[in-house]
Amino acid sequence: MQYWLFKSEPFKFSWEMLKAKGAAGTQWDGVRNYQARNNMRAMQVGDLGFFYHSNEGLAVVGIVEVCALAHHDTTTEDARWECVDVRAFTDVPKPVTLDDCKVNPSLAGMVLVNNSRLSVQPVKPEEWREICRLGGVDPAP
DNA sequence: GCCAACGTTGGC
DNA sequence: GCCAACGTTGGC
Repeated sequence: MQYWLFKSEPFKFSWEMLKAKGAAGTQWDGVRNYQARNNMRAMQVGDLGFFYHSNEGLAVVGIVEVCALAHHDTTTEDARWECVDVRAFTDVPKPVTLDDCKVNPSLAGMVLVNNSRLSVQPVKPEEWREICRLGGVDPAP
């Protein structure tokens, strides 16, 4: 079981929109970056990830579950690009902001803080637990 | 809206 | 294989 973080601009695809997709979830399409794609290739069904609102909000607002392994991204003809499917897993009752991560010594090393342009990134177990704690979520399964 | 940081492209 | 030019992302 590994942990991840998915970024999305809320006016393009928000947490509310993912929740509206229900248990079937949706493909995390549109990623055109090799590092981000490779992270998705490494994902297993059942892996959990934070859902982060970029540009507006700048906070972790939800937790998603990977529900399908990486497969071709149907929004492009280009066979290089793949994506996983994700579905909403649970809300983060108290959204954890980018500022919260920056000022917290145990989170200051996060990819989110140090490589702001990577849209799908790994999260360390200790970072996962800390953000769950701050967000008021049971770090769970 | 600006701009820094980063990734990609393409000429050589 | 290098690197300048360009495009995109995302915080501010």
